[in-house]
Amino acid sequence: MLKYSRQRESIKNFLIGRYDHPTAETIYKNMKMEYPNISLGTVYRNLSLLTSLGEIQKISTGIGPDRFDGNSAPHYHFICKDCGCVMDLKTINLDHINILAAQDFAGEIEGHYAHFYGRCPDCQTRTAKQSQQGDVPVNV
Amino acid sequence: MLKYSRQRESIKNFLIGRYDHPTAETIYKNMKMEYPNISLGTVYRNLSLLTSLGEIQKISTGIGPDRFDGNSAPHYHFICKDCGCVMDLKTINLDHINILAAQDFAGEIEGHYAHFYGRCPDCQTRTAKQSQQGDVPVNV
DNA sequence: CCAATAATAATAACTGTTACTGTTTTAATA
DNA sequence: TATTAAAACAGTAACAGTTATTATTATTGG
Repeated sequence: MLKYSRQRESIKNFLIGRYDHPTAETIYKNMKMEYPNISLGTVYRNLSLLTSLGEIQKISTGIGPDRFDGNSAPHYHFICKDCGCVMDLKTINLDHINILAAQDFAGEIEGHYAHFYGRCPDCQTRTAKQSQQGDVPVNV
Repeated sequence: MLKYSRQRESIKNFLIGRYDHPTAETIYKNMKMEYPNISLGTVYRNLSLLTSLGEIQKISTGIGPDRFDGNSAPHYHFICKDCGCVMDLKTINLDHINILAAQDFAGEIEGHYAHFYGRCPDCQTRTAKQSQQGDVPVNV
């Protein structure tokens, strides 16, 4: 039986209001403002719970900590190789790749996980500027 | 400057001869047979090195430890939700999804990471048998 | 063969996450 | 409203997987 909790509601609302796919640590730090003695364990527990309820999404980038998305609608993510930021992509349907992948496979393919990588708009602009200046390394 | 090492060569050869995408721990245990005092750190270091050289592939399943594939040719993987096994899929080209994903995106999409999930042939067969027997839970 | 340096074994440290424990909050019922 | 069982909590310890450190050993160009 699921019981209401202020902390869980705040975590969910926080995520709904953000579009940068924060980590559990970031969420924890922000929750501390509202609940000064909230526990990191509480954040993790509620993130897992909300994910299994389908109210938020967990993004495993493969490098570093998992990230969380308050938008539960199906969509794909873009991860910048330079700055590590995670962005939402316009909703597209790629279900046909399940059929392609199933060729000559004896098991049952239910779905896929996918994300895209490259350079985000900001990092692309920055790199272009550096090139004009002669590829001088810059700390940004 | 890269120097030869027996351990690295053995790790690579071990991976080339396996098709089950073992974890670093499994590789370590197997290497111990040949090099009884090899260190787990050596295994991790060489796996990272071989991955960055493009001689092997690292697979991040999202749950549990990373897995490694001695086949460096581009191909996709299937992960069984039931038993956790990782299998190679027939080589297919999905580069067109990069174009689809790039719609209305201002950054630069270089590529994607994708894997498929569902039930492997063995687990599918096993589930089918259980159903015939009346869905009795079985420890296998 | 020798010197420079890359790789090693052993181990400590670190990151991200989960589990445990005693206390507090929620919510159903009296 | 008061009682009470269950769920959630804060605090903390433990854990898994991986990376870094250090002193020693192996490789390789001269």
